[in-house]
Amino acid sequence: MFSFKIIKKDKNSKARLGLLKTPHGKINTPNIAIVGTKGSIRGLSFEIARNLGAEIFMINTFHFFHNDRYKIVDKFGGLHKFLNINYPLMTDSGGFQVFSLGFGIEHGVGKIADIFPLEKQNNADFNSHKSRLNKNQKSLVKIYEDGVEFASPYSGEKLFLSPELSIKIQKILKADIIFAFDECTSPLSGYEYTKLAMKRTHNWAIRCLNEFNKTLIRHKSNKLDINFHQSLSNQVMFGIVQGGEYQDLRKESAKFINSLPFFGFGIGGSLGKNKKDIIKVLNWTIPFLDENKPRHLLGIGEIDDIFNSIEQGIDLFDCVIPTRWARHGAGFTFKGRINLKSSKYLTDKKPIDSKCKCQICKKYSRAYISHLLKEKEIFGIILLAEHNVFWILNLFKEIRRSIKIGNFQQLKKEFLKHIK
RNA sequence: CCAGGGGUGGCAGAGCGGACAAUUGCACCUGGCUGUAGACCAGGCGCCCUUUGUGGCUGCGGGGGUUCGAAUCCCUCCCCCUGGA
Repeated sequence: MFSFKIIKKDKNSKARLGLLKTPHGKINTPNIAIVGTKGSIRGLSFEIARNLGAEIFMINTFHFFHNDRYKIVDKFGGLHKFLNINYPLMTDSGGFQVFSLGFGIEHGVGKIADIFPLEKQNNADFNSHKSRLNKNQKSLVKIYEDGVEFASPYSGEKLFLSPELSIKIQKILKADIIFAFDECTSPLSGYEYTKLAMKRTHNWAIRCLNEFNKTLIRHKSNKLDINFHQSLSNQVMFGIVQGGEYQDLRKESAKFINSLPFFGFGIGGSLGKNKKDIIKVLNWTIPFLDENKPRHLLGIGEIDDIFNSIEQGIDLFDCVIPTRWARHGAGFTFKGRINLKSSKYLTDKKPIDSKCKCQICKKYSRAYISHLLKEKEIFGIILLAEHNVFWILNLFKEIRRSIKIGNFQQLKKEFLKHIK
C-alpha cells in the first residue's frame, strides 16, 4: 500500500525526484506538507488547499491528545473520516511540543536560534537571551526517561505523553504517515544535554516501533520484528534523527535511526544557530540514511532553506510559514516576503506577486488586501493564506520540474538572487 | 443669566504641586515569526543635536499670577456638557 521510488537524481547535487505512494494518494517529491495542526489549515479548507495543489497535510497528535479529542476521532474511525477528507495525511508525534512548550519558551528561541547578530557570533552570550517565561511561570514541560509531563498550555492540566501513548493515539488518528515520538532539542542546549536527549530519542524510537508493531501484526514476543514490512500496512512510521548541531551526534543518530525498520526519516531538533548550520547538519546526517527511503525535514520552509535542503537530498517538508505569515500580514513574492500591513501597499494596484498565477493574484490588488488586513477583516487573512499556500506549492512544482529537466541549480539561483 | 462638571500628545482617557516628555488603550511606524500556545510578539511614537546622553528646547484651551518648582494652586478670558430660569 505504501512505496517510495526515486525517479530521477540531479546530476549536480543530491537533489532527487521521487514518488511516494500512500493509500490516500500519491505525493510527488520534493514536496511540502501543508500544516493543519488541529485538524484545520488556518485560513483555508482542506479542499481548497488540495485544489491549490497540496498533496499531503500535517496534523498534530498533541492537539488531539491534550483534550482527549482523539477519543472522538476514534469514534469516527480516524482523522480522514472526522475531517471528511481523502487526502494523504501525516501526524507529528508531539515531540515538537516537548520543545516548543519547554525549552522553546524557556530559552525564548525557535529551533534555529538566530539569536546573534552576525558580527557578534563569537561572543555568544547564551544567558543574555530573553526567556519568554514569566518570572513566576514554571516550564510547561518536564522530561523523563519514560515520557514527558506537560502542563497543558490551554487548561494548565497535567498531562503525560510517552512514546507508547503517542503511537497509540497516532494509530487511532490513522494518518497515513506517522512520526516517532522524539525529543526536539533547543539550539541553546549544550553538547552534553543534546547527547542525552538524542540517546533518549533513540530509546523512544525502539519503543515507538514496538508499540507500532504490537497491534499491526501479531507478535510472539516484545522483540522488534525486523522482518515486518510497514509498506503492507495502512500506516507507516518515520523515525526521527536528532543530535542538534553536533557532527558526531548527528552521524550517530542517523546511523542508529537508519538501522531500525522505519519507512522513512524525519530530521528534527535544533538545526543550529543560523541558516548555514542547517546545511551542515543535513550534510552530516543524510549520507548515513538509506537513500531509498524518504527524508522529511521537519518544520523547515523558508525559500532559501528549502532550496539548500533539497540540494542536500531532502524529499519532504512541512512548515507553518505560509499560513502564519498570512495571519501576520506577510505574503510570498518572487522578490521575497512583503508585509502587506504596511501603508505603502494601500495605494498599490498590483497583485501580491506579479508573477503568481493564483486566483488571488488574478483578482485582487495589494491595496485591497492591505486594507482588509489593516481593518482586521478575516477575509484578508483568507486571501493571503490562499496566495501563500499556492505560492509555496507552486515553488515545489517548479523545483520538481527543474530536477526533471536538469536545471535545478539555475532555478535556485533565480529565486535566491532576490532573497537578501 | 444662575448652579454644577469639564477642556491633557492623531483619538479616547489617566494624572491633579516635585520621581511628568506625561500611565494605559486605539491608531500609526519598524522589526521578528521555520515539526502552530496565540489573526501573535517586540520596539518606536513632541521637536532638535550624528543613533549617542543624569543632553537641549517646547509642552497639558489662551493670557496672567503664586511657588525654589505648576498639567496639577489662584485670577481672568474663550469653548464644551448637564440641570434650572
